[in-house]
Amino acid sequence: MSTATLNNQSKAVVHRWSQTLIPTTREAPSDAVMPSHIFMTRAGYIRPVGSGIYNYLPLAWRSLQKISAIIREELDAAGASEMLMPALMPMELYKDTKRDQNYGDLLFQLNDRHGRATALGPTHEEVITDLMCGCLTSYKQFPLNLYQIQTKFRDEARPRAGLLRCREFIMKDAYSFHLQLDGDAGLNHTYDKMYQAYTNIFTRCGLDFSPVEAEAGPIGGSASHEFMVNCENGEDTILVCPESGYAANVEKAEIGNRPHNWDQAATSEVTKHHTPGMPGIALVAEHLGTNAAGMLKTLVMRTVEDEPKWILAVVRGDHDVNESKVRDAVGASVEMADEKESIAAGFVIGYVSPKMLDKTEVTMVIDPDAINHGSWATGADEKDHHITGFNWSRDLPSAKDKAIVADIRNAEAGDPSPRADGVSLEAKRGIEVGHIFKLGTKYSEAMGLSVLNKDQKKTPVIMGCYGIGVSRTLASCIESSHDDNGIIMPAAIAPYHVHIVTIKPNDEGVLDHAFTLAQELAESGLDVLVDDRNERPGPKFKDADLIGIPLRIIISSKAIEAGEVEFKRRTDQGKAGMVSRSEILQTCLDAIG
RNA sequence: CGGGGUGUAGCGCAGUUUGGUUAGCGCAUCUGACUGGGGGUCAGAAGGUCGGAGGUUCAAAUCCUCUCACCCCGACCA
Repeated sequence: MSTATLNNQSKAVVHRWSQTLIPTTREAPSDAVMPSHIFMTRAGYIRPVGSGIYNYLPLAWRSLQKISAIIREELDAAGASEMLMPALMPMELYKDTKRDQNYGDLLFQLNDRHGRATALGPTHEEVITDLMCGCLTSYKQFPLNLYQIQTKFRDEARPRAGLLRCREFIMKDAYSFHLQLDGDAGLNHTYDKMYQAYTNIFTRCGLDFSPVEAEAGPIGGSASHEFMVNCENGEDTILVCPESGYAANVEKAEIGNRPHNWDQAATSEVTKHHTPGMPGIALVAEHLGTNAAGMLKTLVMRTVEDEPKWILAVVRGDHDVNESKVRDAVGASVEMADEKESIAAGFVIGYVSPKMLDKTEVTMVIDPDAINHGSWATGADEKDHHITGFNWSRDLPSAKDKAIVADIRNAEAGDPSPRADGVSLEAKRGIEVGHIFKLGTKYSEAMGLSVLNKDQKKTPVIMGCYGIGVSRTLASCIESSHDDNGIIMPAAIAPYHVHIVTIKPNDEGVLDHAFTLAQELAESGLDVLVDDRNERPGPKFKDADLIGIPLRIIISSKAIEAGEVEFKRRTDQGKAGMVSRSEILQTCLDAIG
């Protein structure tokens, strides 16, 4: 009783299986594919309502609350304050940042009874920036870091994998405000503190994760890191350098130095080929007697400026152009050019070759790997035609002077590491559970958030934002921690610490004994579930494995007579061991750590 | 948004090709008895707008048209 009464946050929790809702099933829904989805459904954690919409049943909700509690502790310790913003927001808020367009269909939109355009919040940069416009009036108020844990809505094109990609999900989002980048009050300091807080949070949740450099995406801003749970089934690809520890999302990963040489010997003449009706570079390559790596892919892009410029991005046929890298190479944001406009400007979309460099006003950026070969197949700048035998120095000598050579493609496993000579990048899969951004002044400038500084000068506010997918964290935990029999929950976020299984609960004293023990454990701060159902032992053990509570105590009349109980960790194989009744509390406390 | 697939009891499925008793099976559920250490046995019971609408027919789960929902792959995606 002592510890519990001293710190009033823990009230003894003992739940009876028979009086809560844990609808386990023997078989998984046929459409579930991912282990976390299958087991969370079978173990009675979640039930679907619609595509990407789930009920969180008591077990899931208890875990989510524990994850939330860890987040709160770490963020409060890092100097952030919790608040709550509405999920419902007027579309007008998005006007200045144009995210109603940038987010597009991802934004859930609705009209209220007056016909006012309204959205369900996918994230809250605009709401909080708008709030701060009215609250932040002095430089003395900085820095400030606010967060909320809330349901978010995104109309995903393809919800999938249970809780891993939902249309309605639980997220922690935090926003920090600064007047400078450096120093104790600066963005960089808070960013580092949040990075550390995230590391603490995911470590405490018992996850195997990696922080990686990331692309800022439509949120915008400069630096950005993602926290990835290492998991084969993950949607994201990350590239790591085994030597230097460099790790980055595939969208962001730099590629180490790749020498290039324009003066490759030509091995054949330029020949034109008729290649009608061949969708995809692989088909064309096959027809031309080569493969994708023997072709040049030339993408027509435009800069996003008041007076857009044409950009030709050239990569090897088997590589993918990375828009952000093109942006960095040309010094302006770029987007894929509109097909009609491109055609009007003379680009034969689908058959564009680098030779357009000499035919029109265009900036060409080229990846080194697209240079180092003497004989390329590429488009013929003519509908339904390709050429083979293209040689840079012979057929387009101007490229050497005019083209920008830069890393503009997505990195792949085997590419040289950008941080260690002679070392190759390795590919791993991950699930993104956290993402932090240095936003800079993107939102504050768009929405007019500024204050007077000490020198009475108007200064735009510098922002950071920091997200954690709370429901996704739970799913990713199960995704990486389960066996054939079910979930293996880490103690820190398990719905209960201890699962007491009663054998023959109708026998004299068994239930009483179970509840007395449960109460004792609970008063020492452990959360306890008692399986009091009048079931045979088999199904109860199966269910216990399935829901994955870390510690199991088995109570039977036999053991009671011997003054013992049986004790087993979820991770233990085989039969449970005997522990004397007087020592079981300490055994549990030690096991939970 | 493109491609593929599936909708029959709470869950998993058969039946649809070739229209024809009262739409079946396993698990789960309820009652009773026997049981009791890794998804029991026996006996009984309950549970269905066959996703929906329209059509063809003497007759539709089955054929036709439309539609809705869900899943998978891809595109997309803090």
